[in-house]
Amino acid sequence: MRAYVRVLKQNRLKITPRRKAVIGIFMKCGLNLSPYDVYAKLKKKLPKLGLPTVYRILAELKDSGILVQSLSDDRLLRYALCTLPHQHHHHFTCRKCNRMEEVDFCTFKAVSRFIENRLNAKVETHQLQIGGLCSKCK
Amino acid sequence: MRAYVRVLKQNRLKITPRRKAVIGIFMKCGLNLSPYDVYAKLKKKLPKLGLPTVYRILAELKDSGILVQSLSDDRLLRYALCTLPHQHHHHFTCRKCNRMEEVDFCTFKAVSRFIENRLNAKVETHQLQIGGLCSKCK
DNA sequence: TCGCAAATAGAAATGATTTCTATTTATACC
DNA sequence: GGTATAAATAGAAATCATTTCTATTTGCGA
Repeated sequence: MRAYVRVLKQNRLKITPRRKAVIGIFMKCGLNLSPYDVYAKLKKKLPKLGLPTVYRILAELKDSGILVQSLSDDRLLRYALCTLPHQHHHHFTCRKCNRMEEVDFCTFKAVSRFIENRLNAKVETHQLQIGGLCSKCK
Repeated sequence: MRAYVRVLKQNRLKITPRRKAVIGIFMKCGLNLSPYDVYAKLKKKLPKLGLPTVYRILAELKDSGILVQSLSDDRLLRYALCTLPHQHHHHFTCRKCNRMEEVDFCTFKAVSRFIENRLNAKVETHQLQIGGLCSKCK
């Protein structure tokens, strides 16, 4: 949490109970969560919390690099803690428990070369979504 | 178009002017399109066309394997023609003109082995989104 | 050609996300 | 520690993509 507070300060964001609570939920869960998931988990402790506040905080934390946004089949907003913020990596998501784990191994260079040759295109970005069952759910 | 009509019949879908028009738009464009994109392109020729009809037809064509659904950063529904329906492949999307091209080359096996060893997880699915500039937009 | 199930239009509902405004709060400065 | 101020928040309301519903129309098998 100490490190995240530092990042908030670097980004000129005030250290509010809401922001710390949102980060805390992600630290505790290790899952990728929708805004409503976060809202529901915090509602007991913070009964006056509003859903728009959750949306805004999640966007700020993403802009600060604390969270990453993940694309999912349901096309809802989803976020997860990012512990490798400055390193290229991908994410594995468990389809059962929604746990998200980082994968710092990538073979995309060969694909990129293939595309640039075959299609005569310029490859700039790639995102890989990996799904399956985590060690606990297997 | 002949081939697509056959697929519609195989799936017990009637050959209606709307369905043929939707397929025609994708054949002409080679882009990935949102339901509203399709609606806007057809509205001149078919002034009585309704947006819910477009949504339904797109879902049917996807279920028949004629279209693929693609995840995009804006989290809107997007579809594109799929010309390799029974073969594992990925898609390259141009960020400028939105053209979508198929890439039948994949190096995911190594990543999958890495994850199964490192995380002790079972990998079931993967989706790769590749962005950049196509040959025309470069 | 005819009858019927499938397809469609148009209106309305749904539900995630964003915007707006008045109030509260963290913090820089004394 | 107190205070001023800009940032943060709650709650209501708006927005907008998508889906549902119902009455009408249409493709196509018999």
